[in-house]
Amino acid sequence: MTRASSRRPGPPTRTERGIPEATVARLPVYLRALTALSDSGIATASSEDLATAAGVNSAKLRKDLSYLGSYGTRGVGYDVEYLRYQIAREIGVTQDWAVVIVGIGNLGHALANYSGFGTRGFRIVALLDADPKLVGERIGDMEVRDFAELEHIVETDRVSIGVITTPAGPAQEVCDRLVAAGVTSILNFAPVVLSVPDGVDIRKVDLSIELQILAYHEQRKSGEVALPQVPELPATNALTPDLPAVGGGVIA
Amino acid sequence: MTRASSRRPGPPTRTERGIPEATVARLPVYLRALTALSDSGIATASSEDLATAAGVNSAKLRKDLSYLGSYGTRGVGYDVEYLRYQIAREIGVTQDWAVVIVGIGNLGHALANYSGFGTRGFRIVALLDADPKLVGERIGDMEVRDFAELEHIVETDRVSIGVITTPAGPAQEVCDRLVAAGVTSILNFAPVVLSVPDGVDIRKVDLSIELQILAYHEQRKSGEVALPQVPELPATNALTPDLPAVGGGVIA
DNA sequence: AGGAGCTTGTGAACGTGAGAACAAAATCGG
DNA sequence: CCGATTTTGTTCTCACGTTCACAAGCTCCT
Ligand SMILES: NC(=O)c1ccc[n+]([C@@H]2O[C@H](COP(=O)([O-])OP(=O)(O)OC[C@H]3O[C@@H](n4cnc5c(N)ncnc54)[C@H](O)[C@@H]3O)[C@@H](O)[C@H]2O)c1
Ligand SMILES: NC(=O)c1ccc[n+]([C@@H]2O[C@H](COP(=O)([O-])OP(=O)(O)OC[C@H]3O[C@@H](n4cnc5c(N)ncnc54)[C@H](O)[C@@H]3O)[C@@H](O)[C@H]2O)c1
Repeated sequence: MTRASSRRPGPPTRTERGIPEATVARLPVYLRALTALSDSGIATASSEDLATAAGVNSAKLRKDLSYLGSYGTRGVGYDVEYLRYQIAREIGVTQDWAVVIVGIGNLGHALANYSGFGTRGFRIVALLDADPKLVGERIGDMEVRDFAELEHIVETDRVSIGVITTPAGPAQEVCDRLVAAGVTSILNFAPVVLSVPDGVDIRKVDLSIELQILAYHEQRKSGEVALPQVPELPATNALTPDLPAVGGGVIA
Repeated sequence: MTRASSRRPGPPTRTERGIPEATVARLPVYLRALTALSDSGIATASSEDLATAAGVNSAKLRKDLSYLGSYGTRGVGYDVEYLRYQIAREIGVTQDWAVVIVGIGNLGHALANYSGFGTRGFRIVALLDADPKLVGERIGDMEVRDFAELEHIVETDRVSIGVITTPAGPAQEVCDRLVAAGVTSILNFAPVVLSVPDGVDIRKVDLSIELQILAYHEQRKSGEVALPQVPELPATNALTPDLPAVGGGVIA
C-alpha cells in the first residue's frame, strides 16, 4: 500500500498490464485448447466452447481473457486463430526461449527425448551433466556436454531458462551456478526447496507431493470417519518415543 | 449458504476436520522438511526453523499446523519426530498406497526407475502398456504387463492411484478404463484435460505449462515496456488473416 | 516462587480468486 | 430499419488464502 496511487477495493489489482497469477497459469491451457480447435478446423468459438475444451467455467474464462483486452465479438464469440496469437504473444511464446537441462539421468533423458518442447516456443540448446561417463553421449540430435561449459553456453546462446534434473543433493549448488551464469528462470524437479535471489523465478514439479495430495483425499474417501488412532502426546518434549517409521523422505 | 448451519465470517470453513486445500498441498513439503531435520539429528524445531526449511513464512506454517491440532509446545517449538508422524498420518502415508503406471515410454521408464516412490508411502504394483513389443520388458525388479490386465490387477492389489504417461491421444480412453476398473485418484502427465466422474480426484503435471508460465515472467523482465506490436484486429470475424504461426500445440 | 523471555495458536484485517448475473454490443431475419 | 437473439465484457458478492499482531502458555533462571 506504499504506492499504486489511490487504490480503492477495485478489480484484483492488475498492476499496469499485470495479469493475475491465477490467470497466467491458465493462459497456456487456453492456448492449447485453441490449438486443438484450430486443428479441428474450427474458426470461431464461444466462451462456452472454449471453457469446455479447457476444463474451466465460462465466466472465469471470459474474465481471464478480458485482462488481455477485448478480443471477442459479442453475439459471435472468438476468432480462434486471432485469439491464439494474442495469447501466445502475451505469454511470450511467439519468440523462442533457449533452455538448458542439467542432470541427464532418468528424468533428464526423458525430457531430452521429448519432442513437445522443441515443437513450440522452447529450444533446448544444451544437455549438461557432471558425470564424465555421460559426457559425449548422443540423445536424439544432441550431445551431453560437461556442466563446466554452462557459463559459456548461457552467454553464447542467451539462455534464460534452466531445468534442474539432478538429485536433491547438488540441486542448490547447480541452481546457484545457473543464476550466477545469468539464468533468470528455473524449473526444478529435485525434491528440495531452492533459494534464489530476487528477480529469479522458480517453479517446481514434484511427483511425490502430487501423489501425497492424492493420498490425502483417497484416505478420506475410504476411511471417512475411521482415522487411524492417535498415539498419546509425548509427556513433555521428551526425546522422541517409538513412533512407527514414516516417510516423505528427503530422497523422495 | 444453503447449509452449514449459521456461518458467520468465521474461520476459512474447515468443514468437519476438512483441511483447506492450500494447506493440504503444503503438508507434504513440511513432511519432507521434518524428515531432513530429523536426518540431521535435530529433535526440536521452532515454527521459524521449519518455515525456513520449507520455504514459507512462519505464520502460514503455524496456521497450517493448527488445522491438524495443537502439536507444538509454546516457548519450545515442535518435536520433530512427533510432528512428522502426525502429518504423515493426516496425509495418509503411514499406510502404503498401490499405484499403477500406464504408458511405459520415455517418461514411464523414468518413473519406473525412480526409487523415490517405493521408499515411502507408495508402492508401484504394475507397469502397463498397450504396445506388445514392450510387454515383458524388465525394468528394475518389475516387468511391463499388458494393459488388458488392468482390471485384474486393480482388483487384486486394491489399486487406488493410477498414473497416466501415455500420449495425449489415448489418455482419456485410458483414464476411463482406470476409473471403470475402480481407480479413484489419477495423476496425469499427458497434455490434455481429462474428464472424470464425481468422486474421482485428478491432478496433472504439465511441463509445457510450467515453462510457459516462466516464459511469461521472463518476457516481462526483459522487454518490460517494449511488447511486440499488436497486429490490427480482423475487420469482422473474417476468415483468419495471416498471423505468424505460434505454439502451445496439442502435442506439447 | 515469581518474573523474564520465547514461541505457539488464533483472531482480525487484508488481498486475491471464483462465480452469478446482467447491460452492452453485435448479428440476423423480416 | 427494428426487434429478437446471442454472447461478450464487467460488476458485484462471497469464499478462500495470507499476513499481522498479540494473548496464552511453557521453560528457565534467579
Ligand atoms: N526419475 C523420476 O521419475 C523422478 C521422479 C520424481 C522426481 N525425480 C527427481 O528428479 C531428479 C532426477 O531424477 P533421476 O531419476 O533422473 O536421477 P538420476 O540419478 O538418474 O540422474 C541424476 C543426474 O544428475 C547428474 N548430476 C549429479 N550431480 C550433478 C551436478 N552437480 N551437476 C550436474 N549434473 C549432476 C548425475 O550425473 C545424473 O546423471 C532427482 O532429484 C529426483 O528426485 C525423478
Ligand atoms: N517425455 C517427457 O519428457 C515428457 C514431458 C512432458 C510431457 N510428456 C507427456 O507424457 C506423456 C508420455 O510421454 P513419453 O515421452 O513417455 O511418450 P512415449 O511415446 O515415449 O510413451 C508413451 C507410451 O504409451 C504407450 N501407450 C500408447 N497408447 C496406449 C494405450 N492406449 N494404453 C496403454 N499404453 C499406451 C505407448 O506404447 C508408449 O510406450 C505424453 O503425453 C507426453 O506429452 C512427456
